[in-house]
Amino acid sequence: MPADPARRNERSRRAILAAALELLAETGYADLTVERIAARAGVGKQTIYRWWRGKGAVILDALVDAATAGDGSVPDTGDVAADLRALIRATVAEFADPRLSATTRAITIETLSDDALAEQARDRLLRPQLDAVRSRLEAGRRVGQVRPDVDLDQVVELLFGPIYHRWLLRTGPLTEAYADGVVDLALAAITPAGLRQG
Amino acid sequence: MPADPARRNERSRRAILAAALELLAETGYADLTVERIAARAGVGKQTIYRWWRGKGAVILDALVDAATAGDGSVPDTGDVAADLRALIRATVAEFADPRLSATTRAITIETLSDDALAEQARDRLLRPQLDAVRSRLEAGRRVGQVRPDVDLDQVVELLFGPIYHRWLLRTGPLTEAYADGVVDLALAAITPAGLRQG
Amino acid sequence: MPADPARRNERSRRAILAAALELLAETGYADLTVERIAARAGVGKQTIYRWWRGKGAVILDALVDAATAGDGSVPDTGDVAADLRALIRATVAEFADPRLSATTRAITIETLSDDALAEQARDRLLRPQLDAVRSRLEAGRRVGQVRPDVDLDQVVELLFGPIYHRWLLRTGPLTEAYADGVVDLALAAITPAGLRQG
Amino acid sequence: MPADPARRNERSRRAILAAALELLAETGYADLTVERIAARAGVGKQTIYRWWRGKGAVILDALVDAATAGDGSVPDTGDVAADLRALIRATVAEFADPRLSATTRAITIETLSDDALAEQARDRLLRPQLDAVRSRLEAGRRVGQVRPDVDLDQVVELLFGPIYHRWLLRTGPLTEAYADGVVDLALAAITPAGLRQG
DNA sequence: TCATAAACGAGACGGTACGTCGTGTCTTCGG
DNA sequence: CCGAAGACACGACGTACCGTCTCGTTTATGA
Repeated sequence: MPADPARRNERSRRAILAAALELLAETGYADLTVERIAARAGVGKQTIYRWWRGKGAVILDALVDAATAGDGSVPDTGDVAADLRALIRATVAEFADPRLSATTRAITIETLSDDALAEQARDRLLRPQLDAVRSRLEAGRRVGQVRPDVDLDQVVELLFGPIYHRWLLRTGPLTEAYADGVVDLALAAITPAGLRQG
Repeated sequence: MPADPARRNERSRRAILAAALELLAETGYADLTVERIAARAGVGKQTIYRWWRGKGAVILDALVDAATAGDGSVPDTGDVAADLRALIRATVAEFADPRLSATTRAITIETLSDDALAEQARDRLLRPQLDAVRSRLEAGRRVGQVRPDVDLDQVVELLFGPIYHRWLLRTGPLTEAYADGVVDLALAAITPAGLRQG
Repeated sequence: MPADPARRNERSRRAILAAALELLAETGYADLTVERIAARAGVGKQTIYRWWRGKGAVILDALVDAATAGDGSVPDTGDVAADLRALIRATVAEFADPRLSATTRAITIETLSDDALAEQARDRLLRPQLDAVRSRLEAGRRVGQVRPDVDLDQVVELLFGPIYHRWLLRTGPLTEAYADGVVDLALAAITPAGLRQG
Repeated sequence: MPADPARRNERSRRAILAAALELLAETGYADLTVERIAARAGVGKQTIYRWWRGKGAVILDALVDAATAGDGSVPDTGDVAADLRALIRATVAEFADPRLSATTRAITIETLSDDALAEQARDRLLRPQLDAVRSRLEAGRRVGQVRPDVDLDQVVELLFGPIYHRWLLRTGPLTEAYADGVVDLALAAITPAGLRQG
């Protein structure tokens, strides 16, 4: 029989998620074990397994919790180019920071070997972020700053794909200049002919 | 003392690499262990640890071996657009195939938690492939099919980044139509103004 | 604060004792856990821990309950030899029965690792049984069928000790013939010289 | 596949048996776990499970090892009464010593819940000891100190049964006087009529 | 006669040990 | 005298119970 969420101990839940994030930041994924999370959280292992399928699910929940904290929407100054530039710079900075990217690394490893978890990560963690960018692009399209014939989901991937690629495969540095280069290329692909400079 | 490569048993080396790939294709990464590779290859575990740092290194060698088999260069018909289309279609098809992508999944997981291995994978496995694409783009640039002001390495990432992104994060299907969409967007970004249709 | 026996639920008490005996008979000691007893009895674990120190105490109570049911005294036909023979045959039969001896096995294990429980078992369960035999021997001594110089407690142990020994250590079968052999030897030790046959 | 005894590490084997006995003497059965034995012996748990079915089997082997050290035969001075008296006094003293009886307690608990182990304990540990006593009785019978019509196995149980009984059930003190009482009663049962004093 | 406090069922909790699996190193033995 | 075979120390896995600790829900007085 499945556990009853109503009787769940909120203090333990928080302690577990916090412990997972702390351990990831401090010792990295390789040293992250369910046993250590439990010990750090002052919790029995069973309390973890009662509510999560394994450490992957714990990490995901911790990330979703953290992500849900902020607003989530992409600022709209009226200038798509500027907004994307700011967004991509921030994203690149996040991937470049070892502490912050440690959690991304961890959840990536976990999803690569667990399809169910991958679905969850996509729907609960990633989709909201990507949809926020898509919304900003839609707004840009409504004011004529984005070509009307492009698939906006593909544009989102055009922006984030290269960053993931570079981060994952270490093909180059994750700098601000790089971020701007990505945005420039993407803008070149989506800006309507009438607005182009080159 | 380090092992003497001169005395290395080529038969065992081949058997180990083959066993690793077979197990990956058959049972997936989660069930891939050094012990199973050794058993399948009819080899002692020590023979693996003598020549490789762990299963990650074995997988990498197996992939490099397989990749080195072909030519490696991207065909040049004179039409960059057509060549990229064919290339990206093939790439997407490869990622879509569970058997073929199982090895990519495996090496990705391994590199995510082993920086030394990541470097090796980048230099020995990935770079040659990316450079081949870059070379094709350079050729295209020489004949005026590619804008002279773009960073070709970034263009390569513009092509492959979205594919990795979608494969990694399961944000959508990896179909031929999708491949074409990626190419279209990239072309929009790199085609000189004079050649544009839109 | 200790629980108030006046408010104790008799229905639960019975259900717990019954569940313990049933589980012992059905699945044996190794599978007997407080959790299973509670589940079988339809009772919360705390209700067991409120009234008993653990499963050992529950088993003891169950046995005492069962033992207290009958009269407890050893029949006296006037012939010590015959009465002992009947008694020991019954005792051996009980030890030979897997269902009945399962409870003895359980309480033996528990008392071996819990001194307090051992005292209780001795005083509440065993002593009455042994005293009943001792009383029968005393009666026999009064009519000259038992040597006046023997320690009757030792005689009781002389009768039951071998049975426990054989049961505990599986050194031989627990048959009626064996029971008679035990009695014969004991009688040889305690019968006054004047009554001896050999 | 079962492990190959030829490749067994004798040093580890000894360390495990020694650790088990030490822990039993120091902290008692309740605190004896496979994990602690392994830790104390400086050994991996798997090395225990590779060669034994569990802690019960380890204890048994340790006891057999210890028992096999000595000669095992019962001294023969020509006087059965005196030899039995010395033997039973020593036996009672052993059961009375908490350190020595701790191992007996442990193996008793284990055999009570494991039939296969019980057989082993009977054949490898107990039978040799009981047979030694039986041999001494046989010698006594040949010289007319023991009635020819008694079953010697039952006589052995007549000697040891009461001791086990009293030790197991704590029905009285395990003193030298008690030991003598047991022997006196047994002798009364087995001494030929012609030699009796009473 | 009904409030009220205890016992109750249920089961989540922090722990401990289980028995298994894989790692990377060390040892043995047969070809 | 190499190398397959696999034993070894180690440590994490996921599970089972332990005994304690809330939770509502009966239940059974005693105010």
